Amino acid sequence: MPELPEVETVRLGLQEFLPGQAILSINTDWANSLPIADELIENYLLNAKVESVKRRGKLIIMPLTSKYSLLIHLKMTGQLVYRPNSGKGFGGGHPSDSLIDKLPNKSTRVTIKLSDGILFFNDQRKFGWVKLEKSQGLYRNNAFLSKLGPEPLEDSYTFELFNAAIQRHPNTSIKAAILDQTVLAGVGNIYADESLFAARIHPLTKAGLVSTIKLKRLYKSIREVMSLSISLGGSSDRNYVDAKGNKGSYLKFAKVFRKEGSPCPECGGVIKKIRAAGRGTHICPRCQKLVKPKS
DNA sequence: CACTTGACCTGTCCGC
DNA sequence: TGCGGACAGGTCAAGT
Repeated sequence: MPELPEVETVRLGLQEFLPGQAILSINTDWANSLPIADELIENYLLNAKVESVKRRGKLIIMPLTSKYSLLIHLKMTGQLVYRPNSGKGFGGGHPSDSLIDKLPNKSTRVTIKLSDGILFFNDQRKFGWVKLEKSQGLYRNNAFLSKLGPEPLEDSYTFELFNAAIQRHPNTSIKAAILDQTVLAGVGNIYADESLFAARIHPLTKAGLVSTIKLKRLYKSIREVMSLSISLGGSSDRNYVDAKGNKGSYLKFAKVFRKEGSPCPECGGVIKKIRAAGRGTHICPRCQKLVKPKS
């Protein structure tokens, strides 16, 4: 499930290779993965060049020379893998059993031919998509982008911003609050569980009942956990790979996610799996006590 | 209006 | 071994 660190890792990989390349063709075998009218593809996608590869929350954004931007959301099982034409990029090669030598595969939904290589959008569960929108006013006009909360890893992201957004949702669980992309951008299930554990907060605690001290810890742990994951190439749970087809290693360092039944690394208690915000949720019941409202 | 649940999909795993 | 059902969880739409 690509979250901010996984999408950022993909972005960093693509940024190395795509800028300056022209889009020669685009094809799909699953129309929902590529909801772009033929006319727009013809006029604003084909022969346009990629200017850069950006990210906002979990969304990849590629401004093109046509004044339109490609938007790509990986959702749950999306992969965005680049294979250079022979002799270009990756110099030094990659393992011979690499994913990129076996593309397209049965999960390939969209194939984009570029001047120097091919970009494959694979998506087992077909939740993700590739869209094309006008670059002008994109962040204001796009329904998702216009509501998206701040980028948590930017220097300008302060505790005051985090706290004010959390306090707007006092009656929802703290886990639902940090998963809410309008509160802050980029947190998904893995980093929600890991950062709540690091801050010693029970995920079902109502957001309005989390003390300021614990909220400060949470603000810090969200940033630390996601920064660490980016440095490790993200989390490869089932599907995730980066732009070169490589897996990330963050989950080796995860303390509670998918660790039910194992001892808590802090107190030795048994990690449990519960349900919170409609998702599988991993906690140490000893380290993360539920705060109940005063009756 | 605030919040929760279901739909979108496919592959894997578990129990019978 | 086969089969049905639960489960995985990002986002939007529908429901409470």
